[in-house]
Amino acid sequence: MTERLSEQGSLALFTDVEMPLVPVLAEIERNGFLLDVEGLRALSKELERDLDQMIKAIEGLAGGEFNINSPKQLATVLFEKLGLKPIRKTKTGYSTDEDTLTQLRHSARIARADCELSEPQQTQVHLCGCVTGIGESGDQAAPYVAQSDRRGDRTALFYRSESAKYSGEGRIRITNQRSVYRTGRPHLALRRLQPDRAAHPAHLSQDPRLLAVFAKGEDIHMATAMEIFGLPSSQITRDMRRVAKTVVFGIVYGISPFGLASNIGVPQADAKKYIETFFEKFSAVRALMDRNIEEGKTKGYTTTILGRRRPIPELQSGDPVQRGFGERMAVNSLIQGSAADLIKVAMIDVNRRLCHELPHTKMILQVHDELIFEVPEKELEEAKHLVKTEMEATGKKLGLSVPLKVDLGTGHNWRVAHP
DNA sequence: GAACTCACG
DNA sequence: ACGTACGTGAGTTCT
Repeated sequence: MTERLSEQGSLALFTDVEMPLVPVLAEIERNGFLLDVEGLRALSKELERDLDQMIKAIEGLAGGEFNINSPKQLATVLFEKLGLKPIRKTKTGYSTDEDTLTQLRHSARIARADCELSEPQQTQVHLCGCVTGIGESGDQAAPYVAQSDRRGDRTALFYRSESAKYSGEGRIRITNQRSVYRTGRPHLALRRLQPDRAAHPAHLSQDPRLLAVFAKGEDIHMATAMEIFGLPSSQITRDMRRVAKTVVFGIVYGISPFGLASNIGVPQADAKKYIETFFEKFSAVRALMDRNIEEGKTKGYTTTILGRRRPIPELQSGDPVQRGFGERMAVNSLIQGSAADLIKVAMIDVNRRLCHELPHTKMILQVHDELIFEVPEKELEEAKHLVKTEMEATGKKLGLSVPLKVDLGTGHNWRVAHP
């Protein structure tokens, strides 16, 4: 199918990996996974109680009942009834998102209370299942299943599979921090590709500094922090590492000094400096981005590492704003789409070997850059070895200039297993 | 169904 | 002067 489309000069929206991926996805759906229903129910109750209390407190400060889930009503309370100063507007009124509330919290108790409310409310037990097929719109990654919430101490995790939805037999498995070790339960193992998917940008850009970092197996965010701040590793704080991480991600999304500043909470001038320094130190990354954008403008689409195309008509727009969007989309598609290519190849290869060698080990989830398996306790060591070997081989197979590394976590629930 | 807000990567 | 980080799915409210 791919070939015919290509021959027609049409768009190769799919690469050769998508078709062989389909049976793997089908198997994941069939496998389903277990869910600690009782644990989640208990957690849900507890959160509901806390939520109730917080709402009461907020309504006390507001001087009356209102629906805090309604941005419109919240805006009325904050900006009209209480006379707070709006931070920014949305299409239809004043924004009441988390960022706004955070800014308001310094001047108003109600905003403070409302900020605190965000946490438990969003960790309510809502079982978000989001198994989709392969990107129906043809653009890049197409997540298969993913949604969890790792904020706060009481993080609950929500995973659901399509098959479980239909089987109605509780073949869903979960994981929250309350589920205790239970013998006889399948072991859960996670594998995570190169931290933060920065390996293929290094490969694609051939940036000497980035390549060196990966060749030595160093911590990518530590390395960029050292370059950005011009300090030795001994002087890099956790916070600096975090900032560096945001800078790197922001850059591949086409962030502006304005955006970076508001994201990490530093003056715009500092943000500008971080971005500039990054491009000075890793100039090949800039060149890669420029190349990608130029190519996109000429061809009307961008291409991932395996040749998956995404049309971006905005690149040819006369409107500078539209063009800017197009440019960010182009760069982002290259990076995210290539990461998706890698994980798909890994899924196919790992699954093939599991079928033959360890049929009791089941792939149960893919979460962008990680794969999750249920493994019988007695074959855990074998499974770990197989998955690690096979995933790391993916990089070599695709000719990446940097060795791919995977992190591992194991445990009887997601929280414990997650690195 | 649009708009907003949130979660994850 | 302008807007200002990509892309995915989901829940809730309101039109």
